[in-house]
Amino acid sequence: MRAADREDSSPSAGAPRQHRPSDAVRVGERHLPLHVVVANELRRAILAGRYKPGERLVEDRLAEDFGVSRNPVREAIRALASEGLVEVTARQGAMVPALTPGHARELIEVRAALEGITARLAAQRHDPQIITRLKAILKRGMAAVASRQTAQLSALNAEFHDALAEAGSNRVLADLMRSLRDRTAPAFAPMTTRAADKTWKDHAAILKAVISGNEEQSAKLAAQHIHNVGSDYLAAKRPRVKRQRRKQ
Amino acid sequence: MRAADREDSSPSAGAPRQHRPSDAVRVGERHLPLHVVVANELRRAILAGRYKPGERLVEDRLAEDFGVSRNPVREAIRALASEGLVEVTARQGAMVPALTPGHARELIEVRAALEGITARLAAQRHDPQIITRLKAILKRGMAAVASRQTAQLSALNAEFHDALAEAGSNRVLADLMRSLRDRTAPAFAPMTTRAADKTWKDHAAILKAVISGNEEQSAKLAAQHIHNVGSDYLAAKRPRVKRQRRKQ
DNA sequence: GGCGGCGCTTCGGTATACAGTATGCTTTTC
DNA sequence: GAAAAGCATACTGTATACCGAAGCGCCGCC
Repeated sequence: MRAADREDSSPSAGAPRQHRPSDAVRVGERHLPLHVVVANELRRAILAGRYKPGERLVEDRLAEDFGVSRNPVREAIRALASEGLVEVTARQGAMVPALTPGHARELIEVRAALEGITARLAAQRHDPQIITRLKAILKRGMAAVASRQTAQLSALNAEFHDALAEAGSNRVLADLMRSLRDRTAPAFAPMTTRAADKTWKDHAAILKAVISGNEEQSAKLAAQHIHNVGSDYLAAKRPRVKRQRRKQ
Repeated sequence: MRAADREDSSPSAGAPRQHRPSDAVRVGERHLPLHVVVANELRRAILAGRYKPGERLVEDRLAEDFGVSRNPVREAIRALASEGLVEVTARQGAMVPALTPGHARELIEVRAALEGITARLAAQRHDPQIITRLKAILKRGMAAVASRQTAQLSALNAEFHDALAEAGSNRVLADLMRSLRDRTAPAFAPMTTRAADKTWKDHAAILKAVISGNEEQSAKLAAQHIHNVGSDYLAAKRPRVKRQRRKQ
């Protein structure tokens, strides 16, 4: 999916024209095709866990739920499939894929590398405006950790990484990163307070390196951050044979 | 698009079943959905340059050309759009995007990083079977360069990078790489004999590093290779102000 | 009680229709 | 004669209806 299709894309992007009342609502640009709306809604639902892994996404049912015809639903499903958020099998339909350890490992490997170059680019470009924003997000994240508001942390984490991607000012990279972040969301979302604390300390270190313009350090810390969180997730998933009898 | 949707994916991937005559045609597994076929055909056409940048992809016309209805065409277009091979604007339809220097720079930046970790992984995993294949491809590439058969070089280049991706044994990474390779194809395809020579010398060096298991060196060489070819492309595109009056 | 058949569900695809929107051409107006 | 308005046309977005094929599960039969 193109980045411009996301609902949260800036509405004030266009160049200002002359002789145009400033309060004119540029409605023509706003309304998105239904398949995009459906895709966004579905994505949100899947990321929020409202569709569990393994759950089937039946076109007819979704069409009815959303109050649209099957066509936009199909296109939405295809779009999410190409993002890796749903898995469609020919003539069997779509379902939410489970994140297997092997797949998670692959995703994390790639994401770590990309997060690394993102941080490197951010350090290189060194945009003061975005750095200010990053600082603000960091502050809010730290506060959320301190006050144990784990509910917000997922969103704040996404915000931080998004801003970092923007700082890298590489559209291709930012798009890829967002897709990878979505797909690894289960691995990065549910965490202990300890883990959340670690995450935001990592973020702070990354930002510090970016601010100081240390490209090498930024890249290393960002990549390491992803590897760390990923390893924790994988470790938590792995059966601990010493402590617990294996079942099944 | 999922890797499994490509026509060239191994047809013998599924586990063999018992009690099945060996000559039975498993038509159920074989026939791909039309939208996938159309997408593959379209991709091939675009990469082969049969659709020029800026050319519009009108659904009705394509549907007629392929002898299918509009639905599969739309789905194919959407799939290619999410690969970045076509660009669709709401209510305006799809067209083949031109590769702008800025965009090329972004793609190359990302691709270099990913090619780097691919090579690193290949060096790490060190699969002798794939290394044998890489050697064979390298040999054919060198021969093609020596005998000035530039026509084959594009395909051989794709083959080399594909095999390298397979050696990395990371499906997510391989999929991303293929998509990026497709999108940067214009930058990597038309080259002088000199450039082709350089490319395959790079390949040889990368393979040597991979064989020796030197991860750091492999990653560095692979990333550098992409940057080199990319820079050449960008330099060729940039107007040479000293030699030539700027137009427009 | 296992197995084969049968029907239901769902997907993939076709055809058709129509409203909304973009675009290019033409005409009008000053 | 150029800008504005009007108009025709081309396409997209969406809905609807329908068909065939493939999977899935139940049920009854041996």
